[in-house]
Amino acid sequence: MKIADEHITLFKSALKQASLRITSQRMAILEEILHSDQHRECDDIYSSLRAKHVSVSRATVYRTLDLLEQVGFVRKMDIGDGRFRYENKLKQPHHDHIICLQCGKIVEFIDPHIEQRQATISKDHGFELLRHNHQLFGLCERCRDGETVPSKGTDA
Amino acid sequence: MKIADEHITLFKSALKQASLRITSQRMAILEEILHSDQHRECDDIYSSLRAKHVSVSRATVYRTLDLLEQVGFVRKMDIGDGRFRYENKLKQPHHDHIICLQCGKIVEFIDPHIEQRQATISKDHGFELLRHNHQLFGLCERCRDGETVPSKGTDA
DNA sequence: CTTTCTGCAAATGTTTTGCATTCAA
DNA sequence: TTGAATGCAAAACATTTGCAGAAAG
Repeated sequence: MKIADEHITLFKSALKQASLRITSQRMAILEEILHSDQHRECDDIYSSLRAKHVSVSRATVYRTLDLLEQVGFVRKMDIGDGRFRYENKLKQPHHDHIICLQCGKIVEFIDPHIEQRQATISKDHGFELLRHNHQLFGLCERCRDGETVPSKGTDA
Repeated sequence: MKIADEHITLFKSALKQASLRITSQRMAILEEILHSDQHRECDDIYSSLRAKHVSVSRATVYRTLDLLEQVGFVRKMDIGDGRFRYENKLKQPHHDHIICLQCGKIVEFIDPHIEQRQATISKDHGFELLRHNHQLFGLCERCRDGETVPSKGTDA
């Protein structure tokens, strides 16, 4: 059994447990997220599904992504350009992001030192740390070498 | 001569150098930023000025804040709740933020270890680091102790 | 005087929402 | 059958923009 199938089963259980209905739209949106390693935006998912002739609306994509976030299947991230990105949270441990300001490429990183410092800093300031947002913005190797053209990928 | 006055003079010079005009609105918005240590949002600045009977529009506040950011007097920050915050950049060195999810309180921090790690991580991934965004979200001491009531301060 | 700036109102762009219709259970 | 989910179009909301009139230099 593939890992994605397990996640589909898990999601169905979660829906049942919450007395929510298993609809074709919800399952299609889930699969779209599961079968992509990207950081997807709503409109992107919406277009993908429409291209596959899945009958769905933007409203439903938003509602389902929120639902997926609530059950912990998806991480909703704000890279500061006015559009939320959603990524599969199940298959990856916690990480932060490096974002190319020119081509929009997103690379993931995790640094135990930083995680540790965050905990210490919060405590020192009397805060109970619940979550964090850490993004590095810059130019990736290809963009620095002029191999790319400025894109609308992100202008965060 | 007060430090704020120096900044006012500096801003006037910057305007002249760029062939931009010294208007009452621009000066009022600058002073509003200079005389506050807070992280202000546009509407907040707009309301403050109107309360002081300064004739200004939201459009001008936005335009001037962008201008102040361009000349390096102000830092524009996105804490993820859909409204930009602006803070006086002249009087403070670089720092990041800890934000209380309940009362919206914002505390500043700077950590050399983290700054160092960010540089290393970027380099390791072939990125030229240009800027970063680092925010810790949690509950401040007072909110943890139940001394406050949930506010609309920020729901980032 | 000339050119920039301002204020207004309209536009923008993403996300949310009300409501009638459709559909899962 | 019936309450929940969907799709549509309208609303929301912060921010931006076009343009005519105001004002700086």
